[in-house]
Amino acid sequence: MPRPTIADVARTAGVSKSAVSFALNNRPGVGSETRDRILQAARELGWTPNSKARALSVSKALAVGLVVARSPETLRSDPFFPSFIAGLETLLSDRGYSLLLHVVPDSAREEQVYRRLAAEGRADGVFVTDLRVEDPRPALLAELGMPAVIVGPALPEPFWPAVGVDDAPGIAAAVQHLVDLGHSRIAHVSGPLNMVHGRSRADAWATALAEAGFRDRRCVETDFSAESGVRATRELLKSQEPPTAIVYANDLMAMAGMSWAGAHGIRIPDDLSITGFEDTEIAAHLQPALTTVSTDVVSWGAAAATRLLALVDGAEPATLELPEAHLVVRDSTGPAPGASTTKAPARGRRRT
Amino acid sequence: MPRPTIADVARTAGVSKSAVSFALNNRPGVGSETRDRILQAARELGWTPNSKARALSVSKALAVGLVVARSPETLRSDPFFPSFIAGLETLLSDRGYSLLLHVVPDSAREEQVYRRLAAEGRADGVFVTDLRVEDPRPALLAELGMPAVIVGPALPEPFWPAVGVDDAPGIAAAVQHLVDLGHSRIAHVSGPLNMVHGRSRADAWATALAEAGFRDRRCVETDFSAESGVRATRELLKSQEPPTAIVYANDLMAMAGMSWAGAHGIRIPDDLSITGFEDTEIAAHLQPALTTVSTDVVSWGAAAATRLLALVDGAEPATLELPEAHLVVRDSTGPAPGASTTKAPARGRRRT
DNA sequence: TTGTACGCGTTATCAT
DNA sequence: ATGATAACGCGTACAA
Repeated sequence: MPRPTIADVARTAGVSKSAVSFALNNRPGVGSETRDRILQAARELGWTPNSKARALSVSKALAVGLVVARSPETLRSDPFFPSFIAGLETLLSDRGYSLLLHVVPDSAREEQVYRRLAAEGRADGVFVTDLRVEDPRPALLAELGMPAVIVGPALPEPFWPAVGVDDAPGIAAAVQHLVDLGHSRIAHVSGPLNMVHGRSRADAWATALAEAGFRDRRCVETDFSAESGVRATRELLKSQEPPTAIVYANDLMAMAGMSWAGAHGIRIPDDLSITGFEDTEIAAHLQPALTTVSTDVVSWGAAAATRLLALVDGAEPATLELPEAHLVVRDSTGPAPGASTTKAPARGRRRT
Repeated sequence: MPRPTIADVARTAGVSKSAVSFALNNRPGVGSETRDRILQAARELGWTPNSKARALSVSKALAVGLVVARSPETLRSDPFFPSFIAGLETLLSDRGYSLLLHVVPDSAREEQVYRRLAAEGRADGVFVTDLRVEDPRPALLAELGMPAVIVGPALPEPFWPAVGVDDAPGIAAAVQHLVDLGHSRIAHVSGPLNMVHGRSRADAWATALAEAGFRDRRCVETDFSAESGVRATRELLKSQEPPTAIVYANDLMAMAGMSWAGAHGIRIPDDLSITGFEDTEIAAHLQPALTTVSTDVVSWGAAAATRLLALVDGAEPATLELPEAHLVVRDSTGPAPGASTTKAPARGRRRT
């Protein structure tokens, strides 16, 4: 038995197709008695809209796309996407939208996928993540006429609508926390500086140090991987006057760095303080538990979905309030070696 | 300028719509010269099939669904999905299929989503993950007439087509490795035993121990989270005659357990050997580096996609060969305390 | 409220 | 065999 169509509903209710359509979409043009009869018939027959027909008719795909250009290995260790997608979900499903997810290995394929989504009319809009500093995608999507929401820290030029938790306050709080603990040589292990979220964290670190009046600003750039985190840590700690604190751009590298340091007789936090970024599940269960920056990725996803759906509707994108990144102080940070300071750690931060 | 349709192509080529359709689908019924003319016209106009129209007309969604029922927190720390999805991707995109991803918080919503995908005709088939021991989903999907591929370890009753890397050989190798190192009290920290992949690993561990002739089989069940891993570790190590080795059902718990042990003066691997499961990126960079079981999740995804597309086509599902789970020996396993054995660690395993 | 054209690719029918 | 005509899938929108 094939799925009932509105024609079936119309027949059983004894009205026309169009009356059914109006009734089902709660639009004026049908009397309330007939409307009831129609809804009744629809319920009896178990009618559900056929999304294929609907999509063709309204010229919308009723789906939005998320294209992720990363190698499986890089993706594996990044806890961002699952949470982010969970955040998208409620908004999308309430609106009858689906998420098309494409995982591609490189940015050449990425472009192909965007072009295909546009050409085949499969998506009404897309999310853009992992924005690079001079990224061709905004222009490409503009050319394709595809509504897009950039997911990430706010861009310097708010030409394109970017939705993201602002990393800066979290990093600033981490640096301030370390300063309060008496540290003065606070290095940074950054992500790729050609990616907006790598750059944004590095900038926040540099700014915070500058404001604290420190000149020693050593930053080692990595690709966010555990291995590069280890390399950076080794490089920093083997230098002359090694830092007494390292601010890492993600938890993975912080963890890897912490392990390396531990294996080389460097005690944490006695000899070296460490902060991460992300607050992954394991962070609280490490030894010592990792002080890190936490962002609410789920509500971030919800905000991104809200914005994209507004764009798709052609509505005014409302300003979105996102919870800021905040510092979670645990045990991997402590007083600077030799510092007598026992000033209380940063004000009002939670300890989880 | 709206996208060109086959009507436009037909006009410029001076033929009928149907001729165009035949030509574009490489089907007989058009002369080779006309065919060339048509293809030429299509190319010039930059014609691309409109997936909405195509979907309606062939009564296929040209999309398959993946519904994941997990809390964002659980999902965050699981590296499985991103890699798995990357594995699906190539197969799907080559066939012009998209992946619809839905992340829902609980299994009630999960059922709703499946029903909606079916009722609205949004998906031609679905992947089912995290199968529970008495899972209602196979029956539900059968009722809905929705082709489905179960993703996970092979089921005892191969009634439903399950595609998955077999966990057992990996766990068996881990146990054997520990036995070779002289351990006799080898405990297991398992995942939920009502989930097929939790159960399957626990069974493999029990079987391997039984084959080795050991009676001491302590297993603590967890929910795969870091916190429950710590709890289980504490419980095991505080018992009388604590185990000298623990086989964890995932890396996250192994890591958490390792941290807890380290913080309580238990040296790894001198006092306690530990193995994980998954080979997450950080595993190799821990201190000591984690001995774990690695599975090729990407090719697993490819296999699942192959099977589902075959089902959607109504084709015979071919038997799929998947690489087995294998042990990666690192530094978190060593000779049992007091054991003189210096037998070489398991044969032919790679050391990464 | 109803009839009907429309969106767009596919396919069955029919004429050449 | 080749190719044109028309109907189909299903919900929406506009004229009547």
